[in-house]
Amino acid sequence: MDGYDFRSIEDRWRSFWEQAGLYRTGTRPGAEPFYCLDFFPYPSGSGLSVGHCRNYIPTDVISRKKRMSGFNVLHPMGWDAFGQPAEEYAIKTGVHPSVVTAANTDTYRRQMKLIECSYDWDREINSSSPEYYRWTQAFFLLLYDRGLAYMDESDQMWCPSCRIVLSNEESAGGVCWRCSGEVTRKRLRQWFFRITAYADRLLADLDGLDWPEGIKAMQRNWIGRSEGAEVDFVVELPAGGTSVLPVYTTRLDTIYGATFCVIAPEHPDLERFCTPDRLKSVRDYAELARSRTDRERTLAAERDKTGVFTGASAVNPFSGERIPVWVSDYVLAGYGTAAIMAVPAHDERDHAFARKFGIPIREVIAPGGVPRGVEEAATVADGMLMDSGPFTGLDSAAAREAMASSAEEKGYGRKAMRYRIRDWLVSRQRYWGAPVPMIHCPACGIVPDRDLPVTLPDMESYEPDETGRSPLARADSWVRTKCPDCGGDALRDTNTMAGFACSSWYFLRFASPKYADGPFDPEAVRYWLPVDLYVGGAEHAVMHLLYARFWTKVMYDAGMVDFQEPFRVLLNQGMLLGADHQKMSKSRGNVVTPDDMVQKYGVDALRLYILFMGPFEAELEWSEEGIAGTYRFLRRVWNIVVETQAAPLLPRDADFEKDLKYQLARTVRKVTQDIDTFQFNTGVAAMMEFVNFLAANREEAGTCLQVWREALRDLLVMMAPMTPFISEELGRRCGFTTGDASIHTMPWPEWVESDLVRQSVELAVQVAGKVRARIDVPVDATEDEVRSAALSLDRIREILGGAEPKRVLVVPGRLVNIIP
RNA sequence: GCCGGAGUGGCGGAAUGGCAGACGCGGUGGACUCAAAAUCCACUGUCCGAAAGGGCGUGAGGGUUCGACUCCCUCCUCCGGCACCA
Repeated sequence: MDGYDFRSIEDRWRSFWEQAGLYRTGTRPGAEPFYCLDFFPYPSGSGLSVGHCRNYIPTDVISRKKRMSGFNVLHPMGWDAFGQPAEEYAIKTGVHPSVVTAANTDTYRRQMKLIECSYDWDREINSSSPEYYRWTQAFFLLLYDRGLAYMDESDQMWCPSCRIVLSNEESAGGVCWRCSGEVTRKRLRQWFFRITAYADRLLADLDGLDWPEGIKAMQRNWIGRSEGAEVDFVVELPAGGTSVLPVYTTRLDTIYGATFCVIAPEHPDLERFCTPDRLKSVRDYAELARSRTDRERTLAAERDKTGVFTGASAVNPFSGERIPVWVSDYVLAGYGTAAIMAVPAHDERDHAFARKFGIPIREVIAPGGVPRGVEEAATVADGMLMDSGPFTGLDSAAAREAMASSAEEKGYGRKAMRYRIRDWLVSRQRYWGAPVPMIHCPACGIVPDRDLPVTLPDMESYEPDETGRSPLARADSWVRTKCPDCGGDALRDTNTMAGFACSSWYFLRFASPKYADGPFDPEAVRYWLPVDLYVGGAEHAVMHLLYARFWTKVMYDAGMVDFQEPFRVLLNQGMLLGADHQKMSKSRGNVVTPDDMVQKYGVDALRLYILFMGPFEAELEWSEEGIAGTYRFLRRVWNIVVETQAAPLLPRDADFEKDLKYQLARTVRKVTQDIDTFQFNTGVAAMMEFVNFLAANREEAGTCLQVWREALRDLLVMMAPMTPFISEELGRRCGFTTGDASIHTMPWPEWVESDLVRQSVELAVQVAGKVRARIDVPVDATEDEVRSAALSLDRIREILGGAEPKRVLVVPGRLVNIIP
């Protein structure tokens, strides 16, 4: 007998499956569709590590099992190929980014084929090809035509080390999502997508999604809906006259406690509010605030609030009181009205500011009717209003309603709702992206270029510059063009789109990747979409996943698709750490590649270990002893199958046959359920238990060879999605498949319910909740029979010492608990 | 601070109201071998005990229950995310 030689098996079956077209997208008429999608990978230069396998292998197992269960499966792969690393490399070496990208995608594809991911490679797409990005550009125009794309000049997040503007999502926490460097501001004219117009729908529709709670929570938090009121304070201008200063608050109930107002250093009315004697210090302060990074501002202000009095006063419309207007960087320019009423008694930040600058603190809320004192710290809780004019005595919630209505009536305020989310800054001053298909005409203004694709010109150098000008601006002959409207001389927009634009619709392209009359064939999309299962890392929680939801809703509104949410079920694989408990990285030298592992243990052992090592969503550490273990398991399977599949016949053993059927049925049930629920680790454990059972009873194989062979067949079929090579090879050796047939097209096994019925069952007998004995009883024994059987056990009689038990609980099929 | 998730043997983990530690790794002993590797068999939470058996045990404390890793309350720790959003 020959042993388990994974190399020769891999060689043999790879080409066989390739020729058979095993992984082609399902086309069986009448079959249910199943669209199983991995996050769109950016093909980096370092290739795949075993960490990536935690994404691709589980979705591959699901896809394979769905095919075996009769579904038409769409399981595609493609490349999010525009992006910075290839461009940086091009800047350094002069090699065109497309060349670098092609090399990287070749590596990814080779490695994915190496671990035998069952992608339909005929549907491969690449977001940097003109056949793809012409449609990305078409979507830009769709957004533009629907009033959802606009240009605006303002202070934008700027990463000095990447030399690129960032969206709010990409600069969360004041840190660049790609390089983790601190973000500064730069005043630039940029393209935006009006995602804020969809904030309410993006929030509301989260409720219906089968997504991890954490991801939904992050999106809710990011969208950040808040309900409050806008109130107009009137500022007396030093130059004479007045100006309205609207402030946004969620705590209108505290307005009688407002003792000052604060405006952001970037507030447009800042200098108008200043008295001449204050102007210089206010200017200096605003200048200082602007020069610091957001992170510096935040960190500094957490320690110590800063600010300057403007010299102006504002009138509180509720009390008629005049209060000072300050400027401070703890008020953000981009949120609300960039101005607040400050209530130091009931807001921690205002409290800190008031204490520092000696501003009065006036208590107006008494939680539970009891004033808590506000000298030392703010009282943030709701409560009963005090010293609040006609509203005194009301509860906070009621007061907010009453005060908003009253303000509305009198015309100096209104209920208001705010979202934290900002519009999506989508233009980038980079070469390697989809050009914004717009033309700037001196006569007609900004005009869409509908002659798509607007292709990237070839260039000598790709260097961006510090001013935030795109390298495309230097492609003179490309930039100079004619206005599509008036035919006069005009200039192309030199911005490209952020990579997240490309990945906001790619899942639609896979339905009909070669379709030339539009971004997708509507019929194919109707059949395949929305995505049934979407799997990738949690790092895209509020970037890609939010943008893609936004685009989908726009397409829905445009009548292009009939669904509002693109991804029905979302799962995040856990991170895979190195054996040293650190994140795998080149610099730490702890990266493990699939190539090395396949070389040492084979594809099947790698796949099985990835599935077995722990729960799918858990963060886990790589262990080479672990993969050695799954390799040993496969060798055990090999040996037991090869040795017993044609065992010499022995006299029939009906008891064993029944037991074998029982073990098989419970394994099939467990493995089926565990794969369906993404609990691969326990599914593999169940297969291991079953193999242990077979190994322990290998001498019995001949007593019921037919059933034994059925058990081997079902085992191999169940293993097939996880370990495709050994399953195919052993299936062939056993004669379960012949000729052109493959184990991968065999139907998924079903368990026989009646095989799970046993004649007797072992119960634990507890006394006061502690197990003291075990007892075998017939499954159909009545409670009374079980009770008396348990009580008549010697061991139990001994413990009870002749006393009558107070109570006896029988839990059928489980245990007996005797309370003495 | 807020939101989300998690705390179980030497290690990865299993069990979602019913026999805690499945399965795997590691370890110990044995078989095979001249020897080693590989393989196979047995044992492997902890304490007491020669054994039978018993005590303790799922981050801590309380509660509900005949019975709690599982449900409820309070707290601690770790991981991830957000964080002056008024």
